[in-house]
Amino acid sequence: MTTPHRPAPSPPKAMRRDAAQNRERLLRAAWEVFAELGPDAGVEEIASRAGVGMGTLYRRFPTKESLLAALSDEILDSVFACFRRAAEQQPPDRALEQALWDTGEVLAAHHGWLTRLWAAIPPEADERRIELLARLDTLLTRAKRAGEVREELTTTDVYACLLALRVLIDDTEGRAPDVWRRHLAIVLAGFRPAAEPLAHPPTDDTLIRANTPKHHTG
Amino acid sequence: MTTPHRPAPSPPKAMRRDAAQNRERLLRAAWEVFAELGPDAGVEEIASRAGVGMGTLYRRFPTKESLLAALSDEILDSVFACFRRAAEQQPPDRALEQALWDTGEVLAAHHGWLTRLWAAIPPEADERRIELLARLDTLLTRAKRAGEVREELTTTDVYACLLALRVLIDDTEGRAPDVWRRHLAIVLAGFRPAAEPLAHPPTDDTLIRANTPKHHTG
DNA sequence: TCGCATCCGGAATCGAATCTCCGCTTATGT
DNA sequence: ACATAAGCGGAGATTCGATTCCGGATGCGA
Repeated sequence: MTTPHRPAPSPPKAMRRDAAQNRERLLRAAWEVFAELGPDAGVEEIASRAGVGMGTLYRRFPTKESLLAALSDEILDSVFACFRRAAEQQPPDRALEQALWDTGEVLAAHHGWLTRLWAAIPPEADERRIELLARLDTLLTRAKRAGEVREELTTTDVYACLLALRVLIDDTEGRAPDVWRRHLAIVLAGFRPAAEPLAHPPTDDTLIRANTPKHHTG
Repeated sequence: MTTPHRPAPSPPKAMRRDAAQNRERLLRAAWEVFAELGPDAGVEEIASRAGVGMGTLYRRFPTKESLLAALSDEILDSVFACFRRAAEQQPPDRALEQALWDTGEVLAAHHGWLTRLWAAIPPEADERRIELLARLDTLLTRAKRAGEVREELTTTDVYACLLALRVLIDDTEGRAPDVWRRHLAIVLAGFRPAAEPLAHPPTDDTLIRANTPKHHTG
């Protein structure tokens, strides 16, 4: 309960200088290695690239997962920074849009293993997810108040947009760097108030079931 | 080159009856097990659930991956069926939309391991990807001709929409089954012709770089 | 029914990746 | 400079799941 959730850079009792340095080196190496070899790269490569032994790696990060978690934490910091900056520096009617574009750019720097990185956010980090949603909510509310987006939009809709961006960036940035940008542009167009309400899914699903592969427990 | 790409249900020389039956059982069990335990379920579970030994499994599907590939192949069949049906049974102005909704429903039947399933589509199946794009293109062209969607839309935009649906369905269906439906509704709204052109991403990226985690090879 | 090519079961093998252990080294405070 | 707690390296134990192997069973054509 009272356990600090993430190994902060300066926890209760200071680390020895070399230990702190090695921690830094490991994180740097991890970014590098994962970016280069993908999320399935072995920890050994990271240790050697950081110039330290396995023992050191495992003393700083008790599991590979916790290493990933430390990285995803830094990403979250960046994303939060985007939101904060957009909220502070943009007029209320532009802030949401700007925040989404910026977030896209931040994520784009890590395409190829974003999904894995995201998955490493530990469940204990719920507070951060909640904070994320809260910030999205603020931005959304302001945009609504400014009449820039439809009233029916929910925070979840915006969050879903982020999830969509995540994959598109992960899968296509590099090969086709404008795919996610176009998708975001389209979604933003869909966000805007318009004469026509959002479409409903067709409810005629008898046809649909007929289409599901036969080997499947309904 | 001339190698048949996927192990068809009725290949050149017929299998012994029991062999064919076991193949079927294995596929059925695989659907079940993956749906239940997720894509990391061991092959042993599949064999035992199918009531056959490991030897049998590996004679029919030389690798775990090829088993996954057979499943993803069936999904692709379902998706194609959606497209065909939409093209045949809907007026040209509605076909694209209907195809996307139906595809969503088909994918929704496999939430939780869709991404993994998708990843198993072997690179040799390029033809099928191409066919997929071709069909999307046809639907899109018709929709444009009917004035239902913006002229600027590309086939890639629609494909991106499918990729987005895939994650949303995979991640949220079950917990929040309307997330992907709302996203699709929003995207479809964004597809429609409108007075305002699609937004451009802001080009001021100096701010953005300042926001990237420091450990990172620019 | 007989012969045999094909197929079956499942224990043993292989391989890869994580994580542990322990004797040696080094930063730090006095 | 010394004592000591903290940190280090890296070989190898451990684990876990995919794949192979082969003696025995079985469908099928003659």
